Amino acid sequence: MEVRIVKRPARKPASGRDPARTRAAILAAATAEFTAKGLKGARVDAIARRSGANKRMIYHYFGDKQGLYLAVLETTYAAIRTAEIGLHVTDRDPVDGMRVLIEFTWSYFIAHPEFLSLLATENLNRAAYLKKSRRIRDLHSPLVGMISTLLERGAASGVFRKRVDPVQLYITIAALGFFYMSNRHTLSTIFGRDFNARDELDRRGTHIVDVVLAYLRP
Amino acid sequence: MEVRIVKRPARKPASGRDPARTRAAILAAATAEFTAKGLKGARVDAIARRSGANKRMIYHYFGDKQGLYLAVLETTYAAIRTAEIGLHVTDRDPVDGMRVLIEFTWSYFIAHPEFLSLLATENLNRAAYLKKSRRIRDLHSPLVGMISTLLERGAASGVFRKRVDPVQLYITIAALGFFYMSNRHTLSTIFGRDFNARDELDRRGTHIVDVVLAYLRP
Amino acid sequence: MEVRIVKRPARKPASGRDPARTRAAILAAATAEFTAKGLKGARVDAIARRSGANKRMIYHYFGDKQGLYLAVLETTYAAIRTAEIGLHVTDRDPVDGMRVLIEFTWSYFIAHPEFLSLLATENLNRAAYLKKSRRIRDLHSPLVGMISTLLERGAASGVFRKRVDPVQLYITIAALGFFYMSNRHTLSTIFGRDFNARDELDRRGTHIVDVVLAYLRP
Amino acid sequence: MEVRIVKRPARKPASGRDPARTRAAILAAATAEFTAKGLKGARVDAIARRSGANKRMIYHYFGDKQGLYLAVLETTYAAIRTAEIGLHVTDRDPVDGMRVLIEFTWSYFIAHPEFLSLLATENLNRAAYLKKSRRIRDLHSPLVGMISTLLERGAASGVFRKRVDPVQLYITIAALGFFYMSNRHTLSTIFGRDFNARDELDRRGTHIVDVVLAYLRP
DNA sequence: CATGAATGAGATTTCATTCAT
DNA sequence: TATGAATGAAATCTCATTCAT
Repeated sequence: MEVRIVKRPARKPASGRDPARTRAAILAAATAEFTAKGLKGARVDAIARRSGANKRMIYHYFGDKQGLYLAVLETTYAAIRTAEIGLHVTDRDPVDGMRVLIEFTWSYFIAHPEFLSLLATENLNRAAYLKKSRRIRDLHSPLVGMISTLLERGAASGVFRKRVDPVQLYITIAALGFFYMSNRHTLSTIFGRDFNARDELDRRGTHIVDVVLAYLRP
Repeated sequence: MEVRIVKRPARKPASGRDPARTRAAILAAATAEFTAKGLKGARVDAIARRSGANKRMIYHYFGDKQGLYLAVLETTYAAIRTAEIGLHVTDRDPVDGMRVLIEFTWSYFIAHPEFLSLLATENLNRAAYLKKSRRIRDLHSPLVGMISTLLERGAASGVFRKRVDPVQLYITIAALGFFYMSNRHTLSTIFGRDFNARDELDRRGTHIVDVVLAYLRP
Repeated sequence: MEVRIVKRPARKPASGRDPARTRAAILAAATAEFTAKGLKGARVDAIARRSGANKRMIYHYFGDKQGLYLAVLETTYAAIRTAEIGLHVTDRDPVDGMRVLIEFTWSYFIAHPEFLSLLATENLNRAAYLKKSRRIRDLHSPLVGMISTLLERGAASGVFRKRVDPVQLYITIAALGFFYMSNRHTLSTIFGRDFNARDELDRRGTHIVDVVLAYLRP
Repeated sequence: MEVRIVKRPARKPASGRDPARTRAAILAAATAEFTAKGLKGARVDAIARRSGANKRMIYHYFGDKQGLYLAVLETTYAAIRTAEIGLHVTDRDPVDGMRVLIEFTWSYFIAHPEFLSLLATENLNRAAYLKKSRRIRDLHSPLVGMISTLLERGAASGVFRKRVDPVQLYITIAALGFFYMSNRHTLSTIFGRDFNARDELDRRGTHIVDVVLAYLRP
């Protein structure tokens, strides 16, 4: 036995002893890491380093690597669905509301590469993790609801074609932007053109709106 | 010159002394494994087992895991581009030719999940491997050429709108099918509907043709 | 400030939670292994076993096998240069100081076969690893400085010949002992005589002093 | 069964069906490979490639990798000993004969890095292979004989000191050149000077002669 | 005598997770 | 709540040697 004088640090370290902050830092670091490397490619060590948190904390808050991944996935999905609701597209006339939704979707994909990347990763995994999530299903009825409303009003007023499946249409709206952005690296390589350049992105946005509205025209 | 009697085995054993066959078996097994598990998730051991070849042969023929992956990627790209050329769409009238191309693309994505999966994997990797490939760029000019021809003829005869960018259009044709198929697992989960079912696939095919032709109408 | 009771273990176990000791144990084991087997011949597994550490720790502390090798090399070089400084040869008269340096060098080579072996290994490798080291160059100016001082003083007082290159002389001092020790196995074999025997070593020591001082005589 | 026409090559391939040539090509390639990479680092595949011979031939002529290494070692040793005999130093007066031997030794080391490298490798191995060689011992008595003769005559005529051990002296002559050349990579690195440069090599040659003759002076 | 595809054993390296403090 | 050293299992890759032709 021995008596020793121990100096305790005057100030808390950045991520120390603040549960909420530690958890958020881990989640942010994990999102970046899973986005960049995929599920298998991501390193728990790297997430710990990036977040400034101790590795043990990851296991404390999220159980294991897969639990952390699922938390990232749910958080990321929730973000876009929440933003969509904030558009209040049903306050607008059908054509205008639809245009706002299309443009929002496109610009969201540009601004949030992590959403694209995580979805690609999850689909490579046959949605195994997403299927375990309770919260996910409920997140999507508002989206379907708002598209249905726009389509019905547009059909009634004669500006949209009739009998359009809202889910099918949403998939088309998403597809036109998602594929372009998620595959921009291979597309740029095979076609020898920089699809990430600002003016190419703008052209694509215009094209997407044109395609969807051309289809909806009765 | 010399006449010699050669005994030909009734059936070559899978792991026999037949380099071409060994190489092809490894490539096939690797395609399946990378498709199912991604680049990081794929196991060299599993590929060796599936192919019936000795693990050492993988390194002999392809250098390392990444070299094998690149070979798989090139082979997979070459397959779809070769099949497209075989369509001879420019032998048809513009609308018909375009419809054949759209339907082919869609059915190819259904029949070749490995193409979708490998592209998703490669994009998660920012096309790092594809960029190293010499063969890839050349593979794509015929595709752009055939779409350009159809668009020009259609515009000249008044059945298509003018000044459509052929690459932009191809991305749209691919996007409408690619996103649906590659993301069918998450889409089925979030919308609670089986997008892999036969009738859903047929409906999507019809929808894609409708969307593209509606857009092209002048 | 805080007073705390800390239990200190009577003796730390070899593989305990003591980073400094683990690192040192790995370094010691690696020195022995690289000395005995060379860079390629050394086994990471063997180093782990000899050190009592987990193999994973080697990668934790030293990056990879080559990083470990470089650490061994730097440590080994630092040891002899530090010991040389401790001789304080410039506190002596020139002839005496020179004799002390020669005898020290010879006895160091006898006592430290790892130094000889690692240098031979590194030279087979064309000093590829040493060139990457930052610390190495600085380690050697004191040595050159002390030899220069002795030579200048000796030349001034007429006991040494003039214009002797201190680096050339050091190489000669080292060569006479290094070659004998490092090549003692082949020399013993080809000349049929045990050059590792105590009296042979003593004779060589005397010879080396004779040779160097004979050369320095004006 | 199947009848097939097989074309037999009109000309022999470079290394085909010529046993002596094949064997020599393998030996030359092996010398280069063992020199550059050491025993463990050398690759049997690389030797086969460099020699243009089939890998199986290596096993046919030399048994295994170690047998090949021993053959290289013996051949290399025989070359220098044969060249020394060709000097006929005992036809000269003692000082001149000694100078010729010293200068030959130094220039041989410069011209034959494979000798230095193989000896270093073999000593790292504690001469394990050399000890197995029958031919080696006999190769060295002429060398000792010629030095003894020079020393005796020089002592008798008063130009050399008495009672010099010829083997001890040979080790010194070899050491002064061998260490410089074999360690030139690390020496250049630690002293920041290119010891491989032509003028440095010349200076060293002069120095070696000076040192040895200064020692021999009575 | 000659070929080069194939093999099995073993090497280095990676990684999620746990443990002692 | 927090730390980061330590671990075991498994991954990728290497290599001398043999085998079928």
